[in-house]
Formats: sequence, structure tokens, C-alpha cells
Amino acid sequence: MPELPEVETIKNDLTPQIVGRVFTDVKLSWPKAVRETAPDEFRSRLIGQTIVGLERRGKYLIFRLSGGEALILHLRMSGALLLRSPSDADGFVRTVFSLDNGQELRFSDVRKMGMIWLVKDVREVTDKLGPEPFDAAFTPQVMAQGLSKRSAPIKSVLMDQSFIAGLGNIYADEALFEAKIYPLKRAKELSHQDVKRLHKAIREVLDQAIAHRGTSISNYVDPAGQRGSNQYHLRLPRHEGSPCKVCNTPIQRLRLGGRSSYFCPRCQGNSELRR
DNA sequence: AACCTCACCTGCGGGC
DNA sequence: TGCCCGCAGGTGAGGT
Repeated sequence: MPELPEVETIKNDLTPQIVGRVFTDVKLSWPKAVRETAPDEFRSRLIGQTIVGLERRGKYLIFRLSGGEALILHLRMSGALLLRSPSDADGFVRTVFSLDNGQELRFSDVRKMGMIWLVKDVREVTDKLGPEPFDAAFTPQVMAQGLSKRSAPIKSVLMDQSFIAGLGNIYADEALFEAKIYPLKRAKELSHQDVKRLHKAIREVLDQAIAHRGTSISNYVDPAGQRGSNQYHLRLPRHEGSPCKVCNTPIQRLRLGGRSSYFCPRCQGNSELRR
């Protein structure tokens, strides 16, 4: 579910609350979420460690631990990370991390797709990720160079985490709408102007979403259980037939790799056809 | 290598 | 009302 802005919000909210805390217990009611490490070993290696820092890389949330290891979470489609008192009630809690101040960090995950790692080196998990969208090294020129080698639809490339880290279905659609680019346009066919607009649009769309604490279309919530508000500021309606906010043309939907892509046939018309 | 499809999970809402 | 189907913000495995 969460993309970069949602994970960034979670990281920002949790940092002042949990840095310095110690893991005192872990309960795994869906042990399959823990990758690469047996549940017993996971517990014994984690309990007693102090959280010394929190980071985000792409859609991964990274807890730096006093022993030099890192706890890494990925929320996938339906995950939420909640900071709660033991008496609070939450649904679909798959993992509970108890902290030394009596609070609980709860990994709630309806669809059980979320994943957890405990690693010595963060790169074991994040080494295939492409650049962060806000990294100074990720320039329009670098982006154009990468796109020039890709024949897949631009939407697919934007969702490819090894090309750029953090964009998912919603923000890829938003960026393409903002840049007025048809989602199925082949990446290598983008003009320099296209790439320039798209590069700018990616940062604008993500910046705005972070400012609004994420997009809660169905069930994203922050660590306090509160929804974000970016769903009220999306540029593109996520319903087929709804009017485009720019030109009133009915929004269309297409399927790409099993996902829905929404677009405005007028604002994002294939420039080859329009010419 | 790059690209595509499918599997992994569960719940919800729409159509019949 | 109840059932069936499609759909949901992601990724990695496996095939071409």
C-alpha cells in the first residue's frame, strides 16, 4: 500500500518517539513475514537491542540497531505500522514489537504480504534499488540516459524500483498526468522535454504528498492510526469516466501488468497520434 | 538483459 | 440477502 510519501511520513513520525527505545519482546503471529532468519533466532537477536536511528530507502523502513544490525520492514500492499499502548485495539496485527517504555510497535497487515528482515548489512535488502527521487545525483540527464535504454511503457519503468526507488501505482499515474505523458508511451521514445517535465513532476507529486502526510484512498494510516489527506489533492481522479480536472474529458483506465492505470486521453494523449 | 505474467494473501464492494 | 467476481497503494519468481 504505502509508497515513498507514506513511508517517509511513518519514518518522520516514529523517529522522535522510538529512537533510544529498546526492544523488550517480539510476538510473531505470522512468522512467514520474517525473511532469511528463523523466528527464534530473529527474536533472540532483536530483543535487547536499542533503536539508534530510523531511515527510509525507497519504500523500505530501516531501524538502525545498537548492535550494528538493522531491522527492515516493507509494508507491501496492506501494511501499517502503529505505535500503541497495550490496551489499544487494532485489527490484523501480525507482529508486535514491545518497547521498554511500555508501548508497542504493531505491524498490522491484512493481506500478510509485508516483509521483515534482520540483517548485518542493509545492502543485503536494498542493493537492487535505484536512486532516490530527491537525490541530487538523480538529474534529468541521468534519467534520460536510463530511459533511453528501456523499451517498456514509461509507467512500467517508473514502477521499476531498480530504475527509481519509491514510486508506486498512484504516484506514477500522478506524475505522468502532471507531465502530460501517455502511460504506455515507450520509455525510450520520450523527448528531452518529456523527460524534463516528468522529472519535475515526480518531485512535485511526492513533495506534495509528503506535505499532506500521504494518500489514504482505502486504508493507509500513520503510526497514530490517522489518515493522510493527499487523497483530496490528487491531480487525477482514480475512477473511470470521472471528468479530468483540467479539461473535463472523461478519465480512462487501462491495465498494465495487472494494475490499473488512469489517464486523461486528452491531456495525456499519445503525442504520436496527436501530431 | 529486459520484459511480461503470475503468485502471494485477504477483504470489500458491485452486479446479479 | 447471498454469492461470485474483480479489485486493492507491491514485489519476486519464473518463463520467453
